[in-house]
Amino acid sequence: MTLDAIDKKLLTFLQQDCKQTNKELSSKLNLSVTAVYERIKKLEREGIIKQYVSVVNKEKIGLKFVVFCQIKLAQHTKEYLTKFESEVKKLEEVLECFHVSGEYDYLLKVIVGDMDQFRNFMVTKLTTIQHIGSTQSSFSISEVKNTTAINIR
Amino acid sequence: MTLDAIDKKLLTFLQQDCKQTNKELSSKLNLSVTAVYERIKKLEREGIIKQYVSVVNKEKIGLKFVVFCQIKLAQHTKEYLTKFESEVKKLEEVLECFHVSGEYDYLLKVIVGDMDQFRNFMVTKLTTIQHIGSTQSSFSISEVKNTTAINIR
DNA sequence: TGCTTTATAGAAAAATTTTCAGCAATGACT
DNA sequence: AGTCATTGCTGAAAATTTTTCTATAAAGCA
Repeated sequence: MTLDAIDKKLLTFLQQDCKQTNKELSSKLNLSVTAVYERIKKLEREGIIKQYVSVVNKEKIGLKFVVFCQIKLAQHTKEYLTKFESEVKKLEEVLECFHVSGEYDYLLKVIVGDMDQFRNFMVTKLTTIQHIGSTQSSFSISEVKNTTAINIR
Repeated sequence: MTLDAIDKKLLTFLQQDCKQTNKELSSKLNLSVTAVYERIKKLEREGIIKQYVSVVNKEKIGLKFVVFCQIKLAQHTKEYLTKFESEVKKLEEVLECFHVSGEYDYLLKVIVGDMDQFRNFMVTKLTTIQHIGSTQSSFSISEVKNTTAINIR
């Protein structure tokens, strides 16, 4: 499927606020309500729109501490990688985990309430996973930019 | 505001799918439709729910390349930091930018279509920002976990 | 040309959100 | 203890939105 200019605008709007009514969208896009409706349904069917989510303000629920953990495995066997990945997926503190190139194997984004909780996370959860070689953590000092909205090019 | 068990469940559901109807939510939570409605409105008023967004499948729109860039500034004056941050915010390829502790000053999550576009991003956009000391990039080999949903504890 | 598909519009139907009135429980204050 | 205000809930009604349906025009194609 190829996106035309209207689809791109529509996706941009929906990435900002997916609760806008089709009427609002229709006037922004100079289309009828039904046309907007059909376009959105198509984007959903094609899997271009993956899901609709509420974004929660993490600070407001006491999660003020963002940490990036870089992790090196002891060995790079398929078994070790798979095991590590399945364990990390289960950790609620880990919002993102990427297998990456470079000196370290994995980059994790971890969210906790404070340093104490982070220590607890490291000691009782992360480093109890087998075959971890070494870790290196960077603490977020400030969030400069953090968006879910992709610029459709 | 303190969240009770129902609020926490509600937030969990809404972070998975914010387009569920209040009727669906009311039956999952054993509440009336109006009670669900009022709770959601309160969470919005309090700013606990920040926004409602559509999540776009980046692969489907040709953005298959995720890169993490670590950046060191030449000097750490307030002026340099502020300038860098305001420039980086403007770059559409940058979805996340955190000022972090450790060897590097900033960690960026960059999304592009391919290596060529990444080279172009580095050469014509990122490294043209003044006062950058050095950069170090890690490419994503695979996405193990990547969620917007926070576990409400 | 004639046929099929695709995108659109407007109206009607179905479903959902939002408002409203009423009720019970809670806590503050006299 | 009694009164009052607040909070959260329910069910019904009103308002709005989504979804379906019918029809039409434009585009692609044999």
